[in-house]
Amino acid sequence: MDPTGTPAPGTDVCDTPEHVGAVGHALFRVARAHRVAAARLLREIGLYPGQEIMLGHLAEHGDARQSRLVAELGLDASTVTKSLQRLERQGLVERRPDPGDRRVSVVALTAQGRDLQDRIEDSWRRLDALTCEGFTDTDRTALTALLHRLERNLASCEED
Amino acid sequence: MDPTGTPAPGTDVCDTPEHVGAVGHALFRVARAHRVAAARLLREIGLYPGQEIMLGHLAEHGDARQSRLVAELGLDASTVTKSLQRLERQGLVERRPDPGDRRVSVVALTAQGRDLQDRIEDSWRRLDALTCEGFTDTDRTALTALLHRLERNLASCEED
DNA sequence: TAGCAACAGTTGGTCGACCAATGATATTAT
DNA sequence: ATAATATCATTGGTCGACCAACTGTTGCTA
Repeated sequence: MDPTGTPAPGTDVCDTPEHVGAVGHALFRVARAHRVAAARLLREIGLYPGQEIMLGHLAEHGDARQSRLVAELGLDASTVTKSLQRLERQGLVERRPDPGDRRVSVVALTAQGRDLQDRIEDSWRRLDALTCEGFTDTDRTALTALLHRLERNLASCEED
Repeated sequence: MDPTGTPAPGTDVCDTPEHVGAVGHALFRVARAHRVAAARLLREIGLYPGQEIMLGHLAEHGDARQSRLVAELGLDASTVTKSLQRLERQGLVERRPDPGDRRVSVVALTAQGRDLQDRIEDSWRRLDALTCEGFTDTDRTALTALLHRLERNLASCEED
């Protein structure tokens, strides 16, 4: 109902009785659908959703110790460890001990991992195109801005 | 990565070269942060994120066979089965065989599950408030509309 | 009626994600 | 130097979510 617009400024979003947390619920559903769609695309290139983020980050920012990946991707350390173990098993990534600090291991893309990058970016492009079908540039800009604000709100409450 | 912001409304989102799938990536990050925040709130009432959706749905729509939950929540059947097993073990939900059709089992909230509903709704409200901090009603409306459009796009491509 | 397709749930496996606890190594304070 | 603390990564556990394969039922149809 009234999907595209004319939100009728008088209409209070919060009075839709169907859900108390309307935004949260919408976000939840969209995120799930998005993950499913991503999974289907990534499957074609033999990846699971989440792995492409790791590979993309490495391709873009170069080799990194795991703790950096943890910080920059905002993931739990154990998540990164296990994800990398799988990527390593698939031959897409390599972990070498840092000679300077024997605690750290440095992660690097293998040639095979690097080769995947084009297809990953293509998947991202297709997914975004599909997600934002019918969106004008203005819509996209608005959406991205709103999402960024949400992210900041959620991030700021994370440091309690 | 320009962590704090200055989203500078004029800035064209799509030309930031850092990410090919800007929308998808933003969505991914927001969704993850949102899930983390939800987890923290739900933890206070002894739930894991996702369970509250199930309980809320039952509270709102009444008893249901599992296949209905699958359809209406858009989840996989096995996800629902396992989630319900846990909720049942926690005494929040009850599953009784349908006398009319021996394949189906009907899911119902227990008294204990019903009692949780208020706190669940409170969590949702708090989470939404926290997520949308600083948002005007117009912002919320715009966001919800955009999310609904995304959902429709993603849903439509799901039936291939 | 016999047989087969469709439907309802379950189990087993994998992945992403988290938390908690642990073993190694570095850093720093004392 | 030694002890206390912090950091880096790993393991083990749980949950949500998926897919694939499987058991029972029900329904349809030949």
